[in-house]
Amino acid sequence: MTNIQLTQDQKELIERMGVFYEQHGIQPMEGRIMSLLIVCDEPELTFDQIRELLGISKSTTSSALNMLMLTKHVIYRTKPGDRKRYFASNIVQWQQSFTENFQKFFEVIKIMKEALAQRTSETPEFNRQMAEFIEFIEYLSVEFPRLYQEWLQRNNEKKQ
Amino acid sequence: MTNIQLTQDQKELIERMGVFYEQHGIQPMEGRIMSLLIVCDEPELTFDQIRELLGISKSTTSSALNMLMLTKHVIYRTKPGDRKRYFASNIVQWQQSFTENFQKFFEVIKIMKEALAQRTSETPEFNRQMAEFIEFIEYLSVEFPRLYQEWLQRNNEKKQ
DNA sequence: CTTTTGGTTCGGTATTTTCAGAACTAAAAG
DNA sequence: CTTTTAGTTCTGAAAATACCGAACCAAAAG
Repeated sequence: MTNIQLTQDQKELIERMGVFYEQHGIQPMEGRIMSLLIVCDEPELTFDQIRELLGISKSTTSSALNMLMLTKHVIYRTKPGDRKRYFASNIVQWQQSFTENFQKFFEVIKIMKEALAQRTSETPEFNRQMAEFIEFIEYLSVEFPRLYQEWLQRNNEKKQ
Repeated sequence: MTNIQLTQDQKELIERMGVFYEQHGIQPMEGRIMSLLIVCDEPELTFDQIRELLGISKSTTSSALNMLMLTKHVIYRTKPGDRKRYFASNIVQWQQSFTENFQKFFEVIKIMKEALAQRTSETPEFNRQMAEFIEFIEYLSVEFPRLYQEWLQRNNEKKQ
């Protein structure tokens, strides 16, 4: 039995954030767990605290947490002499996983190139536009990581 | 009855691209239609050609095409003295819709700021990391459109 | 060895999503 | 006015998904 309680405001915010995540392709319960870990005053929660605060079953908690760890949205740490895991939102590493996601997205060019290669040469305008799009994505896949590096540097300077 | 035929290779490519789209949150059939419009030698297809080439019903074709037009993934034009609509992939505008999607994503900061504002001040490290993440997204939402503008300009210069 | 803790795995149900088919419609053609 | 064309809308079935509860398991505590 956890002694943590959520205020009405927190509960509402969790639902609203959950909807946002859902609209971006994340499962409802996974979205709620992520939101909980950001909204809740405690920066870390155990399996059972999550389960009780959201009022869900162990199986749902288990599979959602495992998926969230697979997708790097959630991390956990352990404490000496304590068998429980303490789960936390991975905002710390979000910048990185954010850029990793971009990289993954840029894979679209592979299939696009394949499609372009097998196209008839009788539609030059269409093919030119496809080539241009491929170039754009390639441009981004170079420029975007640079943007990230610049931000890192700028942020480091600020700290000193 | 359409006289267009797809090769085995084209069919396979359509399925593979379809899966890719599906993994990025697009409905299976919508993904297949988009792929078809890119893979097929004809840069434009009619309602009925799409329906026949994919072997799907009119209702499915109708709702999928309407959704794809709503999301700006597909456009159509008409021809004088012809009641049919000729559908095409909107790769021309993809660069733009791509960047528009980014803008929409950046809305995450609104909810994040709200969540940060209501947090306890007793977790300074956690709050600092959240603030840093928000700053990062704000940085991107400024820098990314600039990147896009630069590409547009570079591309225009190349054409002249 | 037995019990408790901190989960995982399995099987089933309820909900949601995806699609087909039939009935419908508005505009053009005959 | 009737028929054809080019779709749209509605209903329902099938498939996929999300979730629960119960059984299970491995490590630690008693």
